[in-house]
Amino acid sequence: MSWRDAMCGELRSGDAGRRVTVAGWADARRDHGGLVFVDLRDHTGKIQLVINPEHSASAAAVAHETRNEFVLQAIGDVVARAPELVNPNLPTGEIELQVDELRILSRSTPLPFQLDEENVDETLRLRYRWLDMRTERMQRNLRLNHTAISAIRNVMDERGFVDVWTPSMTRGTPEGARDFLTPVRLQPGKFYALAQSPQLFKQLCMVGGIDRYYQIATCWRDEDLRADRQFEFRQLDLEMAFVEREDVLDVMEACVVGSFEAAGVEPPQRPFEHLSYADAMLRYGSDKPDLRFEMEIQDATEVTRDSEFGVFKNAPCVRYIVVPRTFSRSEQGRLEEIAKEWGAKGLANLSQISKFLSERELHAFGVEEDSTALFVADEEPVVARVLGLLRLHLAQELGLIDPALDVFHWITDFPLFEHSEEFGGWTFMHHPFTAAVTGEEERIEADPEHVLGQHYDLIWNGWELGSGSIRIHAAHVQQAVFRVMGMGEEEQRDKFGFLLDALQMGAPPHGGFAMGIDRFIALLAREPDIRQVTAFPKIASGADPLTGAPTPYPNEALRELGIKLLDSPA
RNA sequence: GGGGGCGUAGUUCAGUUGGUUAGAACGCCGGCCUGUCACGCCGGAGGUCGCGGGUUCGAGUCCCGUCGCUCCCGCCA
Repeated sequence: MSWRDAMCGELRSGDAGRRVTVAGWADARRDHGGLVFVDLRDHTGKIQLVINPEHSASAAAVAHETRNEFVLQAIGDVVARAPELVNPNLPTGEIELQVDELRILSRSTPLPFQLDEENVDETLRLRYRWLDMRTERMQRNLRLNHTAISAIRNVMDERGFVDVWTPSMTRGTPEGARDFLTPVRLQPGKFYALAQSPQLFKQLCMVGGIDRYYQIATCWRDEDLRADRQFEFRQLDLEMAFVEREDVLDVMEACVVGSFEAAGVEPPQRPFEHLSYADAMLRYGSDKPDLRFEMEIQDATEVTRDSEFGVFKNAPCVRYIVVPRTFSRSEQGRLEEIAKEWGAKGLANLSQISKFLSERELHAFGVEEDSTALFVADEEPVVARVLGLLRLHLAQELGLIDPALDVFHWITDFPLFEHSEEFGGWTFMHHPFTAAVTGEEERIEADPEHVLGQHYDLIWNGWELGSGSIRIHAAHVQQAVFRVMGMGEEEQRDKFGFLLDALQMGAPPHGGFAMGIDRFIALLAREPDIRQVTAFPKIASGADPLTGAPTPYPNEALRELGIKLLDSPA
């Protein structure tokens, strides 16, 4: 005997007359004393069970005993409802199940929260995730995960990509994000790092002739958790040999469009637009700008160079945004406060400083009646960052973003290096394996500040979905990059000897991409964070409310690993 | 490391300028009910107002500390 031979939500009027066995959860019970109705739910939907004591006294007895979320099995006939009894709000509303036999397969205590309540505290939902998963929202999201990843695997298959498994336990990445460490019992005092990405392994696959590699790879990074960040996450990781940038972008766009189509969502237009890093920083103050609205940043540095207004005159960079409304004095004060929290020295409102400005300046800014120009004057990076954040903040606050829009674009032409405030020298912008723009290799060491890399980021509505690059495939070029970063010959050999060896043994030109799958699916599901599309996520403190992990370990276990805690936890 | 928000029945929330016995809805328990569909009606149980301290005649409410959750900045090759 099988537990069921029909799914609750799939029965229709055409099934009338069928005798079926269904099983699922009691979603609601309406007990009329004699007649009892039970909505039975499985992941396909709900069907109304009718239990009539005149039809089956035993089923009625069981029905009276039934409570919410009991697991039930019902056997009976699908019958058409009389016209006046049809429920137009239910796909199965034209029929119901006349129950002969009703069995309780499993009971349930009252639930810690109601499944139809939409604003349940998230930690509570995660503590009882198995209940939360029964909701339509979580069912939809987890199934969308599967749908999107299947679509991506189809694109990969069609294009000849090979799924190669790479190790999770690997050598630590110098710099970059913080590593999760795994002590090794057989080698006390030494650690594996959990992979931050399969980056080097996939490049080695190219040297190994795999030609088209991909993987839905789990990656680990020990940084603070956010709406779009968990300790562990998955990326669509791919690498291709003998390709140019456009080949990689084409594959990625196909994955995006394929996922949209599989999910039944109108896909974005291809090809996606390109925006240079320099333009993005200048016009939007961000390397992942949200392009669903305008409000571009304007540069005033030239105009204000000889300003009478000291703040402008003395600043290396002056820029502003024009907001399509006016602000009260207190609103203006609040905005300035926010700007200061982000690192600005102040936030100038044109209408308040206009008396200090020349005709020429006022003319150049030419702001319309019901608008406000907000200025930041400071070092260029501060100005860009603060105005970029302010632009986003105001757009959200003033409702300037059309939630129906989906804007995808590429950011390109990143500098290869950026100045590191931490180390005082040069550090890579993307990762140290990114190739310079063709013909610029000579300048890597000669002029590191101005070398552009063949690096590209994919942005969706202001979320960085992922990034990729054409890689360095010559050892001597790779070594030049390492030298710019201040890495001597010995350190290079120690940390990246295997890579340098590989690059000297017939490494083909290659490039690839890594896209955060969880971010992608969260956006595709219209969810505000990746926890909503992750089966068992962790909370912001880094804990798992379901299992209670992480937990302390007894000293004996630690001793075996060669580990001694500094302070014994109280 | 820094800044903002939140914490009151099982859940979601309300709680006035500090003032009697802290409320509502849903859920839960009991009773009635043969066409409901988030069934309805009647009754009931359920609270250390996160925790600790302080101010006060009196604190859910004000102050300090602490814990938890959350968003953001830093950080995230």
